[in-house]
Parts: sequence; structure tokens; C-alpha cells
Amino acid sequence: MARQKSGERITIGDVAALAGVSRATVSRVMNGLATVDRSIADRVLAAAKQLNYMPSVAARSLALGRTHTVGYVVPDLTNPAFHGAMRGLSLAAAKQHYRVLVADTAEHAEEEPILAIETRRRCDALVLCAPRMPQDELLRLLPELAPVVLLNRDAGDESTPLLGIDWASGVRDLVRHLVGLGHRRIAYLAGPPSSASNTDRLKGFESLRDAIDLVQIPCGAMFSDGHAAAGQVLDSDVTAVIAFNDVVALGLLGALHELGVQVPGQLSVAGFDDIPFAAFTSPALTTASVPQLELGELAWQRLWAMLNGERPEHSVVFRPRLVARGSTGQASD
Amino acid sequence: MARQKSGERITIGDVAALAGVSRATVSRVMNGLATVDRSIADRVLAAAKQLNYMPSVAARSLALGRTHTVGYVVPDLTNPAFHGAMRGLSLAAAKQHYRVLVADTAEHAEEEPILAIETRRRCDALVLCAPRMPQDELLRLLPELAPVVLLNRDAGDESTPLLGIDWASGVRDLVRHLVGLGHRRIAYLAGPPSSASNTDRLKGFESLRDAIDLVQIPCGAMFSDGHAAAGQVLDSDVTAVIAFNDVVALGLLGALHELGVQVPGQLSVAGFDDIPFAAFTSPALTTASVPQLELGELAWQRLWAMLNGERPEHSVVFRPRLVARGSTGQASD
DNA sequence: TTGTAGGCGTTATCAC
DNA sequence: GTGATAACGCCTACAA
Repeated sequence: MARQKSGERITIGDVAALAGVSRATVSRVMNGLATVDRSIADRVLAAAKQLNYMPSVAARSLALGRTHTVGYVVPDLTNPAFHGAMRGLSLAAAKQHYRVLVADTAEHAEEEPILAIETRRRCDALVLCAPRMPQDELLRLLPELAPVVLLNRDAGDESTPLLGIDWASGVRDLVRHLVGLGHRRIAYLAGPPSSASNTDRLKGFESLRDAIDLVQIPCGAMFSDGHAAAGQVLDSDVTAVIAFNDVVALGLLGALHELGVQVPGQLSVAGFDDIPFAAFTSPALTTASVPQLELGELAWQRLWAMLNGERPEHSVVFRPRLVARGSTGQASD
Repeated sequence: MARQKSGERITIGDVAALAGVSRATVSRVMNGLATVDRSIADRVLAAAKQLNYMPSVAARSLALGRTHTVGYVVPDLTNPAFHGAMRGLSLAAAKQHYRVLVADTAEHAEEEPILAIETRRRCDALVLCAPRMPQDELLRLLPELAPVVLLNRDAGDESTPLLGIDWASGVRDLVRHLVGLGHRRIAYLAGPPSSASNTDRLKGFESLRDAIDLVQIPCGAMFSDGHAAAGQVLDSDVTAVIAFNDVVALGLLGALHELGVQVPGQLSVAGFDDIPFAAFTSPALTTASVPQLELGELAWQRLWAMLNGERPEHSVVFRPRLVARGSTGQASD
């Protein structure tokens, strides 16, 4: 009985030899092409199984021009806001036997384009989340990245699918909610100035200029930013705070608790995203909820369409859903 | 001037033609081999730049037998406990121009082995986090997966590097801490019965049988599990609870808050992992802290060594560090 | 120092 | 229905 050279990788040739057929036939069988005689197919399958044959991914990629991999590029892999989409993408892609390659730009905004390109070259398509990349740079990059779908941020480019969030709408909902509770003077813990979604939120506030008294406090996008901002918040004499996102809001909540400030008794707090933790803190966090998992799934649908030469489904902009929880209440002043 | 066929991929041949050299020379230049004449190298570089040439990843993989990718297999991509290690791995690997392919087993324990193998075939090495895989199955799998490093769980196999956690030690620290605060009757919200690390924790409790009065409550590994366990915890008449992990602990905290139970006034709560949120909840969570990010970095070091045919650094078992925060206090009863 | 030629493991296009 | 054979794009002895 034919035996493969020990220690070396088993190739399609080994299987062909064992089964007494050509490599082409083995290939056909492995790929489920129906044009093969049943008895031969069985023989090939048996041989493959006996040798524990597994096709070389690299060789297939080269021959087919497809890697069966999609990239997921985000600014920070530890940010919970990106996890839902990552999982949605990963699970959806897995159904078509695609895998996800992750890339963390580690907040180095300058290297983002290079990293995106680098990642794209190993994949068939890309999901790009680049909230801080300058618009013109992004636009220049897009053609080189295609097929690509944009997450959470518009590039003003019709031809690349966008899965966006209407942050301004979320701001309006949150503010309306707070105003309904009697709040007038509200602080906004702003995200990174270079963040496109921060700009969107600010537009939302802009449209409400008459309804409330807004205090803008420069902050950031992370726990520690929210935590550090507590002092300024208290000094600002507001009755409610809207944080750039849930992570920031939770950072603030923690600091307020340490300082003995009652939430929502003395201060109401709200965020964006509805990360999994938001529902379980004490008090639970009021937030403008974003369907993260779905974002990832939809991203895959669009990628899949483009990979098959079809036109991707419509771009969509989700309107956040207000989820009122314990962290917001009647204005105290 | 030579012009590449429009629309098609630019290959090493195009660059060679433009520079007037052989493909071999281009290859040498692109790979930084010093044995090339300076002027020729410059010409090649210029040609490559002009054509915006980028080597085909698939072709290199096939020729080199290396994908420059490592896999990261976890049960649930949304579990914060895995994010730190993922980022540590990703960032460390990036320095050697390696990328990370993620795979989410979606809690389907049965498919875990297949998924691991499938993932491994696209990569040069694997970081495997398979807390629920039966020991014998894992042992059988390991040779097929090598080079591989195990995260958070021992397989009893000397030859595969392990980055583990001494959960029993963490249990002891937590219990000692609680006993020091006057607690005697303590509940343990157990993780999934099939979880190896749950078994480890139970061993820790076992060794303390005389010191405390332990109430074991079947629970799980997720928010909702902790949240749902609140009733049983209260019925059990304990003064302190140690949860399977921080996520469970936070779920419990949320439920207790809803029920108006004071923490730590009426009940002390502690967890494992020290996920980023733990420090920012109210009250902040006492926990047995695990160096997640470092785990990922060390995993990469070991993988890197093995990829270079070297012997990997020692396996290490981290002893969790007790981080006492607001969620634990003097026993009330 | 540079070029030639063969190989990496598949798939796809032909004949047969 | 099946088998040669030529891609796929790169790397690397080996020869020059």
C-alpha cells in the first residue's frame, strides 16, 4: 500500500496515488463536483480519510485568488463597543466558512491607513472602523480597500456600504428624555475631538440649543477619561450628564460613587452604545442603544454580496434606541 | 516604458520587467537580502514603488510554508475576560508582522475540536482557550494543533506550553480576605460544571473546608447567570459571595441593587479576573486579578520561539492577585 | 552579484 | 467522466 513520505505534509498527490486516480479527480471530489463516478469518489474519500488529508489553505488561496478571510480593523480591541460587531461578523462569516482577521490600530491614528491596507492584503474584504481618520484620507484609502464596509462612520462615498449610527438622533432622544425629567442644564462629556461620531453627536446638541443649557466638557473615549472628569462635572453645576459612550459613563459612575454622589438622586447619567455591562451596573445605565451584533451581521451580508460580484444591500443608518434605566431620574435642582 | 496589463494584479514579474532585471532579483530586494548591487536595488525599489507593487500574501505563504498568522480560539468573543489576552497577543504579534485570526466556538463545545483544527490550518500556530473541552479530547487534539499554547487551562501535557492561572490560590486569597472581615458562611456561584477552571476553584475551596461554611450554588459564566442567582444567594443566608468570575459577579451586583440589598453592607461580593469594568462599578468589585494582557504577550513569546524552532520559554502559572475594593466589607451578621 | 529553472499544493482548461 | 498540463505568484538552490 502506498505510503506518504513520513513527516511531510500530505498533499493532493498522495491521495491521488493512494486512490489510483489523478490529482484533478481528487480535487473534484474534495470540492463536491458532481461529475465524478460514485465508486471513484468513494475511493478518493476513503483514501483522503485514511491519510487524514487536508487541503493546503495557502495553495487554494493562490489558485483561487481567495483567502476566505475578512479583516476587522478597529482602534482598540479592548473596547467593548466593538465586541458585539466582531462576534456578529465572526459568527455570520463562519456560516460561509469565512474567518475573521483582527487588527488593532492601538490608537495610532497615523498608522491606521497602513494597517488597514496591510490587513486587507491578507483578506478578501474588510470591515473598517476608523472613527478618527480624517475624511480625505479615508476617501483616498477606500478604493484601495474595496470591497470594504464602513462601520459607525460615514465617508461620504456612495459606493462603499455604510453601517452607521445616527448619533444626533440618539442625542436628541437622550436629551428629550432628560428634559422630560425636568433637566435643563446638561453636561456632555465629549469624545476625542478627531472622532467623527463625536462631531455627529455635537450636531445633535446643536439642534437643541434652545431647549437646554449645554455644558461641554472635553473628555475622551475610555473608562479613565470618564473617571477623571467627575470633578469637572460636579463643578459645572449640571443636573444631568450625557457621556460620549457607555464606557465613559461607567467611568464617571464609578468616580461619582467614590465621591458619594447619588445617581440619579443628585445627578443623572447617560451614555451611548448599550454595552452588555450597562444593564448590570448599579444603577443600571440609561443609554442610547446600538445593535452591535446586528451591525456585524449586516456587515458580513454586504461583504458577502460584494465578494460574489453582486451589488451590496443598502447602506443603513441605525437610529439608536433609548433605553431608560436607573441612572437617570427627576432633576434635583 | 513598460506598463502592466491594466486591471490585473501587479506581480513580481511586472516589477522585474520595469526594472529590467529578473524576478529573482526583485525578490531578493524586496526581502532585504544584502547581496544586491546598490544601484540595481534602487532601480527595483523605484519600479516597485511606481507600480505600487505589493507581494501576494497567498503566494508567499505557499512558497514559504508560512502564513504569518496565528489563531486565537475562544468560547465567546464577547466575554471581556478574553479581550485583554487578545489584545496582548495581537499587539505583540504585530511587532513581528504576524496577525491574529479569531475564532469563536459560540459555546458549541462539541464543535470546538473541529474549529480549532480548521483555524490552525490557516495559521502557523494557535492560542487555544478551551475551558470546557474534556481532558482526553484535548490531549488527543494537541499534537495536531502544535505549535500551540494553552490559555487558562492545563492539559497535563508537558510538551505544550501553558499559560495558566492558579485559581485555587485565588480562591484561598479571596476566602482569607473575607474571613478576615469576619465572614464564615460564604456562597460560591459555581461556573459551568464542565469547566476545568471551575474544578480548580473547587479544589481551592476544598482545602479550606474547615475554615468556612461553604454553600455551593450552581450558576454559570455569564451576566445573566449571576443576575438570576440573586434569589438563591439571598435564600442561602450567607454574608459573602464569591462568583465564578467578574462577569457573574457584576450580574449578581446588578440584581442585588435592584432588590435593594446593600453591598457590602448586607452582603459582600467578589469575583475573578479583574476585567476592566470591575474597577468602575459601584461599588467597585473585589476580585482575584489575572494579568490578561500579559497572558497574551507571553503566549506570543512562546509561539514565536516555537515558530523559530526554539524551545519555548517555561510554562507559567500566574497566581491571581487579590484586589480588595468596595464590594467586600465587614460581615454583617 | 545576477539569472535560470523548479517547486510550493491547488484549481481549471483542455483533450481524450 | 477522467487525466495531463498549465496557471496562481513567489522563493531559492544552482548555475553562470
